[in-house]
Amino acid sequence: MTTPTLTRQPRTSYHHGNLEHALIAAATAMIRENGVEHVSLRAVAAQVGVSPSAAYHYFPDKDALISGVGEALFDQLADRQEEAIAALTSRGAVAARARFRALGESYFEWGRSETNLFRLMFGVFCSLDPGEVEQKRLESRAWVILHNCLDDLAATGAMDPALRPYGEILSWSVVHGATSLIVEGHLPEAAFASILDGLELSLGIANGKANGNSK
Amino acid sequence: MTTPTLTRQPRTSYHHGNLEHALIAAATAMIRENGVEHVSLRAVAAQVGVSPSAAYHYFPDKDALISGVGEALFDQLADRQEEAIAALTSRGAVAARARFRALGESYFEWGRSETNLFRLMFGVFCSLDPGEVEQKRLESRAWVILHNCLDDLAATGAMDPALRPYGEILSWSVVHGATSLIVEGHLPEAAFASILDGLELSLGIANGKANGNSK
DNA sequence: CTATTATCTATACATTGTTCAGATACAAAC
DNA sequence: GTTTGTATCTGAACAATGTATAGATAATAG
Repeated sequence: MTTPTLTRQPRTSYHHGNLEHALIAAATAMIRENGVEHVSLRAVAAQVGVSPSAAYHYFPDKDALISGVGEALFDQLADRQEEAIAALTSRGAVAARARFRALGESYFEWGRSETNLFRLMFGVFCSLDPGEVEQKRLESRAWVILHNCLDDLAATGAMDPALRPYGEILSWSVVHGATSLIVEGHLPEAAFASILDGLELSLGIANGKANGNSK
Repeated sequence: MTTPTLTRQPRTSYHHGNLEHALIAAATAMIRENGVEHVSLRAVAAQVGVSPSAAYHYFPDKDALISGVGEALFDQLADRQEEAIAALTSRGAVAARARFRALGESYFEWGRSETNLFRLMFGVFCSLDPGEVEQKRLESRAWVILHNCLDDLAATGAMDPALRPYGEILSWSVVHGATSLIVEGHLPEAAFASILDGLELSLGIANGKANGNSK
């Protein structure tokens, strides 16, 4: 909103260099600020300093551009999760609990601070076909991170073994559902901490409020 | 897609009668079929048999029309939930468990069969301001239904009392998150039953697989 | 019957996604 | 180094969209 920028940004060379990447980067920035529904192909092209038609050399249509943005975002989210885990200092059985907590919190924090990008990732534009679900999911970095964390919890006996098979799908559903509902204003922001508490309690992970950042 | 209908539908009287309602109804039908991102104000007006400008007498802009559609949908979802509960025949302590299960399943079934409407309800267009969250939530019929069900579960001792405070937010997050992820293709459809099993188990509701539709 | 008012229409405008013929610059061949 | 070829980008055009404005129409009140 602050920068309409419908006038084309000047450019030195005729060939752009890496237009595909530049288009995705510009589109990401604009979606991040104004939401996916208020982004125009023309504005993205103008920002990059290119004619609207040029985009069609790399993407069949606008939807493809936006999908391209979405795919890259899943990696960004996984980066955040790994950073959050790397920042932890605890060791041993406590570590697994802290990691579990950190995973949920970083997921929520991503949704809270990057709401427009979060909406894009889990909206129509990034919707997967039923065929590729199983494969994509198991390949996804975020899934692997969660999976390993739950394995550690189970190995150190810090989790109800009967619930282990439900670990990934249950945790992901809780954290994603809470984030979505809060982000869209159907639950208050403060509810997230409670929900995480409840999840840990119900999985038999944390005893009481003893969680996280102790050494 | 099947019916473009950009030509205006004929009308008998000059005044439509209840144009506001008719516009919402037509918009709902078109969103239901083609998704909110492929619905045009002009097409909705044409379907009702009215000029595009006529809509601006009842809605300040297109977004307001769509928001109007969304609000009505929350009632439709609550209707489905109440129907699902009313269809149950069990009594006593078993009834509370069966009701809990039915609530989750009807929520998911709504998302699965009415995906485009589900996306609208929990998307940007129906996003609430932080101020009105608490009030709207406690007023919402779906919340009350869930709340009562959990009270019954707690009263009959069919639920871990320590988890009761987390009941609503945890259940809603799980069911909503699972529905969202499945609907957008990030989890397979078959996962929902497992997730519900896991939720019941973790809340201490069902012992093993003994759930639901027993008398 | 007349005047008032709510309701709807016609027209216009800027912006959008998309197409297509052609211009431009780089790379390889001679 | 010149020529040829090819990938890349431009320009103008099109239909469709959301929306504003001025005016037409019909229901209602006096």
